Amino acid sequence: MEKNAPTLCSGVSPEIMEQLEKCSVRKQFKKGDYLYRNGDEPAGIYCLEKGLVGLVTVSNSGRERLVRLFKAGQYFGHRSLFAGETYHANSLALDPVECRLFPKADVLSLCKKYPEFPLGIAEKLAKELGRAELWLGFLTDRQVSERVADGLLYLKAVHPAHSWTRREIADFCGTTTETVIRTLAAFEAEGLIRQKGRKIDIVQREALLECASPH
Amino acid sequence: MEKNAPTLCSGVSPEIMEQLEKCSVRKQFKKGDYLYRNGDEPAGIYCLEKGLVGLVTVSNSGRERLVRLFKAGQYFGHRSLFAGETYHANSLALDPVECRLFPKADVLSLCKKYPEFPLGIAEKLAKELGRAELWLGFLTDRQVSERVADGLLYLKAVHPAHSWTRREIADFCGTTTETVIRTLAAFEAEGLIRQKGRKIDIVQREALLECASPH
DNA sequence: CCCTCAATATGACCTCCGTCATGTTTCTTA
DNA sequence: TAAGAAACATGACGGAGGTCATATTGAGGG
Repeated sequence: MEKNAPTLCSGVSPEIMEQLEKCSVRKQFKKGDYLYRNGDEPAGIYCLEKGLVGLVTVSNSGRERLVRLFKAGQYFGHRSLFAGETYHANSLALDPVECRLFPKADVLSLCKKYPEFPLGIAEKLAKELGRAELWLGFLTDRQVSERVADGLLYLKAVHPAHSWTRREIADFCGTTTETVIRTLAAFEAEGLIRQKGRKIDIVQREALLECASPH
Repeated sequence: MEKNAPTLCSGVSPEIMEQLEKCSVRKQFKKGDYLYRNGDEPAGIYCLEKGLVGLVTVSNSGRERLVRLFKAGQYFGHRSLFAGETYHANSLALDPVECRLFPKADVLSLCKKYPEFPLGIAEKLAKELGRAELWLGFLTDRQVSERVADGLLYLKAVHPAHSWTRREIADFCGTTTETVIRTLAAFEAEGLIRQKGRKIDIVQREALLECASPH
């Protein structure tokens, strides 16, 4: 498998990709930059080649929630485009980002030509919806400590190289920075993880999993 | 506009609908019946002609969460089909249900023929994903009373005729029956709603809205 | 190598709301 | 219409976790 070969989705043939390549625009963002913001008109589909992007909703109380993540090889910005809505969240570079933008007009015209393209988009959206709805139930059912255990495992799995801050973990798990800090301290006391400086190492993966989904 | 004319989605022409009609199977369910269950293989796409269907996730602690709703004229069961996954939730008849089932094989073959079909599916999935992710943030940000205010307005808007139980409201808002009962009692004391028997009437919609999204 | 600022850490406090127990009302159906 | 089962209601209790205040640590820039 070729490194960083940009693939939009399973249903998209190399032929389509080739056509898209031609009209794509390269973009770069520093860590902390926004690729787009809540309310903006969708520009097209982004394909992430390097880095890490987080989709962040902001409530009217100002609290931020990390609702979706994209790593190298994945694409994003497709939801708003296909919903025919403006962006419903901010797109934040959690690490330095290099990506391509496939302009809206080109994406839509390709949709008409290749039926397997929207089919692939539908597949991705369907999987994301399933994940969101399962997590939605988890958020209100489980204690914060269980959510942090589960969230930590997930975040580490998505991007092991990223240095996840307590704030990011809190925003993902639907809690506060302080509570994450206390929870991690408890995990460390039990020997489940180890913290040195800002780094978090998972020591007992199995025990942490058990902590995330007790019977 | 014709009453109850089954429309799969905006992008689906009458021509496609006609083809689907031919291979559809009529089904009926009593209130409380499950149309399908978590883990089942997707059978096709359901089109709801009468009644109300709730999508219910069950956590391993046994708690139920109402994650999506379908009323007459809407279709469902599409997520699992297009994700290529088994159902991730139970499909529950909240009222007596009459529906059609468009078998999987026919749906998929139509997808290949009509590119605008998967495009319409993608649009619906994208909108549902947006709603889910916004609600996800709301669930962890806001007090239960705000969620109940918001949830009550939403549920009433989706299906005013349905007699929403305190349990259903709780499952939707991510809380317990007792807390919903107490919250509704408080709303009634403030004159925002009126309860007679099991019926809930919204008296001051604006005030309730303000209660749902305070500044 | 400082200097600065964000990230991490810890304590005190308090309230929201989940849990359990118990009782009442309302609907259904036999 | 009586009976049984849901749904609704209310009280008491306690703990999880949010908030605020205040250090301390560590990372990156000049």
